[in-house]
Amino acid sequence: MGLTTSQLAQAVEINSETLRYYESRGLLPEPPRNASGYRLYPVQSVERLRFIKGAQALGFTLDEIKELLSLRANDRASKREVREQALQKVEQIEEKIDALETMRDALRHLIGQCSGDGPTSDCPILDGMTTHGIHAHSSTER
Amino acid sequence: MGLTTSQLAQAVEINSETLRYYESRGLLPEPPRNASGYRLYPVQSVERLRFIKGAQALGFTLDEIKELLSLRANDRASKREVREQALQKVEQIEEKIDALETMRDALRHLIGQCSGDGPTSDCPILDGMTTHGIHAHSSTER
DNA sequence: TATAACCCTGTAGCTAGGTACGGGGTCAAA
DNA sequence: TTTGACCCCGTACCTAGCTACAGGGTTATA
Repeated sequence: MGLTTSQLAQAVEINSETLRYYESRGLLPEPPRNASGYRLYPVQSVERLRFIKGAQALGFTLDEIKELLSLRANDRASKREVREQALQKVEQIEEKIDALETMRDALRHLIGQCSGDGPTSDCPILDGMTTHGIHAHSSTER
Repeated sequence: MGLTTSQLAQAVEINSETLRYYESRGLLPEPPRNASGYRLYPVQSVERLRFIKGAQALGFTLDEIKELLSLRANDRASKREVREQALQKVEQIEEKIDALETMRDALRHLIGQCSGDGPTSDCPILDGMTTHGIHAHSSTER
């Protein structure tokens, strides 16, 4: 009893090759096989894959998801550890947002200087590229 | 006369292999060679590479930068075309920002429900992963 | 029984933007 | 003349996360 590769793949709307890939990455445990060597996944795999997809949607990488899955499976693990991971992820996301906002603002600034017509020989946007360097953020260091 | 590969690479703080890579990608024109087949870049290459770096910092891909470079070189091209590209890039960036903010907010929401201590068996963050689906902005759906 | 629709494996390819390596040629100084 | 620092080329490798393919076995149905 259990789901075949294609059944599971369909159930969670994922490519069946991806299931094998997750198995090789250690995200999905090796499922039992039938007499012909076909994988037969337990129904819990559906939930596990939903977890993976959900965590991905929240920005976690597959390696991080592996971590989360093991925290979930480990009954000596604390909620605090999960919380830590989540907080760290929020920070990473905010760094990305900041970087993107800096880009956007710099672009907007250049666009604002563009008269909008005429040849590109004196285009403030193109000129801005070379002089740019993106000097906006200088406060954050590492 | 001209800069050797390593001189140019040093001048713009870029790996010299990257110069070859840009050449193969069509971002850098093939430079003249000396008798031994060594590349000798004209000084303008420095400015061109600064342009590339600047455009990258503003979020443009190498293919887009190639486009921008040809707009710059084409004296029949209009500032409007550049402006269009820039506006489109701003839009793309904002889409990314929105997606990241959605992630961040969802994560924060889950973190806010976490008591912070105890085993992970009833962790709202972990539980949130599976039920998530990342419901964009509205609260009730699916 | 034939044929489609599955299943298996290992490996290669994709995106994006590089970086590294191996094997070989060139050139200037000590 | 022998280092050592360059230069050349083609190709492989890297991150991340898949996706596809070739070549073979199995199962369900007509």
